[in-house]
Amino acid sequence: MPWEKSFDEDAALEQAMKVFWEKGYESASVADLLEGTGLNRGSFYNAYGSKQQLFVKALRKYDRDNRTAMLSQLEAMDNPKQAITDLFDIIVAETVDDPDHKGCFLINTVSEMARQDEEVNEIVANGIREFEAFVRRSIEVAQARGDIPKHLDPETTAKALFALIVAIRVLGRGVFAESALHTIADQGKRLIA
Amino acid sequence: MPWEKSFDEDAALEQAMKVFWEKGYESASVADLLEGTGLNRGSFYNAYGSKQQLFVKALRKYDRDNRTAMLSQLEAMDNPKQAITDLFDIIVAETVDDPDHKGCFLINTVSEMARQDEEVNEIVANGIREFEAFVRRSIEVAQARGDIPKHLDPETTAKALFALIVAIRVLGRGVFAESALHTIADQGKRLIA
DNA sequence: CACTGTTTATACCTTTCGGTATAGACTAGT
DNA sequence: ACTAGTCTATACCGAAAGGTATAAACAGTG
Repeated sequence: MPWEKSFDEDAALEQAMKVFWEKGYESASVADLLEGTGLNRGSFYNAYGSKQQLFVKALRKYDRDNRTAMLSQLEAMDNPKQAITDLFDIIVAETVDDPDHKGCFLINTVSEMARQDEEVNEIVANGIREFEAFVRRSIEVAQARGDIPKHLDPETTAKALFALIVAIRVLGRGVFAESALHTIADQGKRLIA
Repeated sequence: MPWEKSFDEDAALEQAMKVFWEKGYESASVADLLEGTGLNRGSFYNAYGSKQQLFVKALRKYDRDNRTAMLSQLEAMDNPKQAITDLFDIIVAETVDDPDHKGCFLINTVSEMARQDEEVNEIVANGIREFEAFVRRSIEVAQARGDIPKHLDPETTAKALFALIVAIRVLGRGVFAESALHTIADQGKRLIA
């Protein structure tokens, strides 16, 4: 074998992810992706096959690098109640700190195309399922430690908290001001106070 | 003047609205709109000017026929707490009864394009503002009548309830099952119990 | 009947879309 | 030096995008 791939495929994927994240699948043209990644047409199609396949890879990378990474970090805290309140703070901070107001790639994808493509649908549904499961698990452990009132049902409370997070990410895309997002987050924290 | 416009412009707009609502702005092609409205190309461009202008009209119609109509109906009930719980029931029912899972046109638009077009942005922002204001007003009146605990802050509580509604509409687009949506709605009702 | 303005149908325009093909420059291992 | 495989650049493809133009068929008013 003469020589290995020489461009940084993961860095290019990172850039492609940002393009899809910001513009969505339909609005992101191949030209946008070429510009974003810096690849030329030949290398692009050789490396990723098609726009659709690249989107799936980008979505998987987002799920891995953002959602999974964040949750496992919070899980490692060994203070589940604090983890949940921190989670709200992180979500709000990420939302307001992003000048492009990209929101959450997974949740954006729900609105745009989740129903149509089976593979995409599965990635999104799995991410959401695991996110909610993390919240529920945290509630249960915190209750066992006496940090969260025992009369709360972990399942339904987790769904409510997750719903608030979804709303923060959606409304943070330009409609709500920062203070409103903090208000919603505070209400979430109050639910488990 | 020889003869008036003979096709039903409002019925055509209704159909166009459904196309945009289901597919979003980008994915709805002019061909889709022609098929949906039954108009031919000439009449279409003569009546609406462009795809963009038609989208704005369709969004305005949605806001008028759905959001405004629903809220004024609830406002006429003269039982503000009941109006809020009914609101949750209506939202969930609309979400699960729609076989196409179109969600809410206004909220879908937030994710897809709200930031880009100023006119669209204003329609969406105004709709959301008035929606939230309705909830807040209902809470205040219900508190005055003794139906909702006085210790709740109307402003922040309204934001939390609205956030839950947003989440129901977003997650109802194919990710969450009906029971999960009911769970979120119940949590909303519990907040003002 | 003539005139005005709408309806239809259809042909056409430019631009952009996603994707393919080709040809030469380059970098390795043999 | 040879060769296999990847890089770049660019030309090209058919299809579909949004939008315009044109012509005949129509329905009313004068």
